[in-house]
Parts: sequence; C-alpha cells; structure tokens
Amino acid sequence: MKIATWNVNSIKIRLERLLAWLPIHSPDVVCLQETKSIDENFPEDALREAGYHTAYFGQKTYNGVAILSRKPLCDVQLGLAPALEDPQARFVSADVEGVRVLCAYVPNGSTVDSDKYAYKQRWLRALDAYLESQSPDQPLVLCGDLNIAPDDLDVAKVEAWKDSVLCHHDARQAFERLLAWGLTDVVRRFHPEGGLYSWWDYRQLAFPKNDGLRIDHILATEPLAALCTGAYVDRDQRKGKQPSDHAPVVAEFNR
DNA sequence: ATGGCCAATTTTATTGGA
Repeated sequence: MKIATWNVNSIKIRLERLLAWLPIHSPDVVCLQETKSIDENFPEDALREAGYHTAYFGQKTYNGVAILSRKPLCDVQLGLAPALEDPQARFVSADVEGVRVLCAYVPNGSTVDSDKYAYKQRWLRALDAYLESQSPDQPLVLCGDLNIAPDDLDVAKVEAWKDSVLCHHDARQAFERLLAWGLTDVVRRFHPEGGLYSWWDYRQLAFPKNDGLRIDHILATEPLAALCTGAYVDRDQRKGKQPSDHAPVVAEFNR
C-alpha cells in the first residue's frame, strides 16, 4: 500500500498536474490539503475516471482537505468535532482496508505572538484529543501539512527560520506529543540524516536555492510503520510550470 | 537545469499563505 500526502495549493489550478502525477506513482491513498474549493466544485468525476474514490471537506477560498483512494472509503468523518468546533475545513478521516487515514491541514500560525498561533496550538491540542479516541495498536496513518519542521535537520537555513512558527518550540513539542502517543515519522526513519524538504517559498528563488523545510508528514502507528519499506519526497513536483509550493511525500507499506 | 510569489476574491487591489 502506497500512501501519499500533498498540499496542492488549489485543486482547481493543480488538477492537471495531479492527474499526470497519479499514474507515475499509482498511490493507493492520497491525502490533499489546501484544495481551496467548495464541495460542489470538487473534481470528483475527473478523479473517479482516474480510478479514485474521494472524500472531501472544503470551504470557500481557504483550507480544504480531501482523501483519494483506489479502494472504497468507509466511515468518513469531517472535522475534529467534538474535540474542536472548527469553522475551518482542515481535517478529514476515513477507513481504507482496515487502515484509519487522517488527513490534516494544521494552521500555519502566522507569527508566534498572533491570535493565529494560539489557534494553531489549540488545533494541535484538539488533534491530540482526537488521537486519544483511537488506538496506537491499530493501523493508523496521520498525513498532511502539519506546518511543523520537527527538527533543525528539517530546515535548510536554520538561522533564518529559527524564530518562525514552523520551528517554534511549542510547535515542535506538539509534534513530539504525536510521536509520544505512538506515531512514527516514517520519512525520518528512512532518512535520519535529514536534508529532505517538502516546502519551498514561491518567493526569493527559494527552490533553486533549496531554502526548504520539511513540514508535510506521514506518521504511522507501529503496526503500519513496521511494514514501511520506504518513504521520500517527490521533489520533481516542485519543478516546472505552475507547481504547488509543496512537494508530495510518499511512503510505501508492505501490506 | 529547479529561476526573481501565487491563488482566490473582495478582481485593476486585498488577503493569507509559510
């Protein structure tokens, strides 16, 4: 089972690229973030023709998440309620062949002293509460743009980013709580040396300079993580015409 | 080559992203 996560930064603008990308990897499950589409406009038909069932939770202009799956999606849940009554569409979960798949778009947080950062912290606490309703002994995968670079190994220019909301101590602690609950960072497991990034700013030639951060993640409970045979970032998708500012992250499981 | 923001909406500016 191959599982991917990709912040597409508008499903409308990225649909052509997404449809071209799917056959390259033939992922079984794809978690998408920042679809920026109301549900009526979600390209369900085009994705069905590409061979995917879809579960989506969108809103106007901002946010929006979706799960694509070759196999049917069961028990679809939209949002983090009752842990959080969130007016923003940032979370969708579903079962795929006995695996609970969680797709999250964690708030960015803007600046450390902003209300948005308080919301990010609150949101991450609600994610903890959601996980408490699940078991780390069952196959579960948390995918998404977590807007956290968990370690300096995940930041190309550490000094330039040390005060950002992506690297802040509280955000990194929230990531550690996910690991403490029972999740494994499978990309870290296969690349302990670091230096893999999943996001590069559109501005200031960040990608050619490789001024990147790893903020998109695939975290799996041990029953699933133990079966992981590889995990990587598909950097090629940041190249070329009209890329998202995020590249897809992919993990393969022998099940 | 991987190239100097991008996408949606409020649309000829503004807002949010990270």
